Amino acid sequence: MENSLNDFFEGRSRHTLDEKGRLAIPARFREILKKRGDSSLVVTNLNNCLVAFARDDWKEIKEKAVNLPLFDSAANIYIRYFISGAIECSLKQGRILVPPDLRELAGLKKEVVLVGHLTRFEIWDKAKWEEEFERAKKSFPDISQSLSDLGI
Amino acid sequence: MENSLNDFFEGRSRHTLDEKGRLAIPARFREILKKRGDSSLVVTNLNNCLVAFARDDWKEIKEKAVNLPLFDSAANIYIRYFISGAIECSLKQGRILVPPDLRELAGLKKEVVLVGHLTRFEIWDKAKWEEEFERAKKSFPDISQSLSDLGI
DNA sequence: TTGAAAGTGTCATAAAGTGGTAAAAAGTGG
DNA sequence: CCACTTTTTACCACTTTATGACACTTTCAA
Repeated sequence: MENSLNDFFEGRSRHTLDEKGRLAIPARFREILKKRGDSSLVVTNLNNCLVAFARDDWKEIKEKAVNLPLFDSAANIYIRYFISGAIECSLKQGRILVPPDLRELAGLKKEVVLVGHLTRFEIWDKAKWEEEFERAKKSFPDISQSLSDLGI
Repeated sequence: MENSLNDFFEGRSRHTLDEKGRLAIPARFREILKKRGDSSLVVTNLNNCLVAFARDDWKEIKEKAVNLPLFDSAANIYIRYFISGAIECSLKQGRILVPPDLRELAGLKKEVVLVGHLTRFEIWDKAKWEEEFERAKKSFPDISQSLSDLGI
């Protein structure tokens, strides 16, 4: 399935996490989600935040991970850290329920920021996001070489 | 689609942001926008201001960003800082709604200046724009070498 | 100086997001 | 296997935000 260039998670949104761990997904992300397959998100942990993929996109990541060698150390680290956290969160009335352990890992309090990364989006605690944003802003001038190496 | 040399965002305009965050786009920019594709702008944050692109122009930037490696640090900085802010703002009655987080990042108050950068335009808070303009004015004499390196 | 176009502000309606309660489901311990 | 506790879900009401319609004001050009 090929997505058009417009079917991406874009922009940032602020939301509140209620005491039950429910998180509203912004309407424009829900649209994208539909276009990208169905309405289920797969959420896992990343450095100081969570990442959410459309289910079909996650499938591709999973497929690659399936065939990794059993005893390769990097492969095992990758699976333990990144793959194993993944859990499918289906949308109920425009919201997902973020499981407690993921909430804890990402340090999610009440205020949360969703950050569009095109093929996926990140879920940040607001305070942590602000730190991270500042960090990114500061180092932005220093990464021009790396970016040009990446073709940008 | 090749744009003629006249299809550029040119000149500066002053506008007011209303309490809902709506911003009028000057008629001549709207013309350009039509010529450059359709009537949707993509707005994102830059250092102390916002930048707006015609949707098709933004698409090119996006295309490159889509295929960046998932775990590359420079790539993530780039996406978090620059790409993730980008949100499509469609024109409603000649105005766009600037999302709250972008408004905050650029420190937009009531008075706003739009600054044509040919292929795009910048959105500045008036006070910040005036500072920046002075800064540019002062350092203008010092950049001649850099300019000639750039072929100007 | 007058008319048309552009820009601004206000109000009404619609849509999106939030919070609470109650029922259902899942998990836990005897 | 049953009873109890906790978590999840559905439903609904409320609040906030976005949109559309429209009128008023300003600007620019004839």
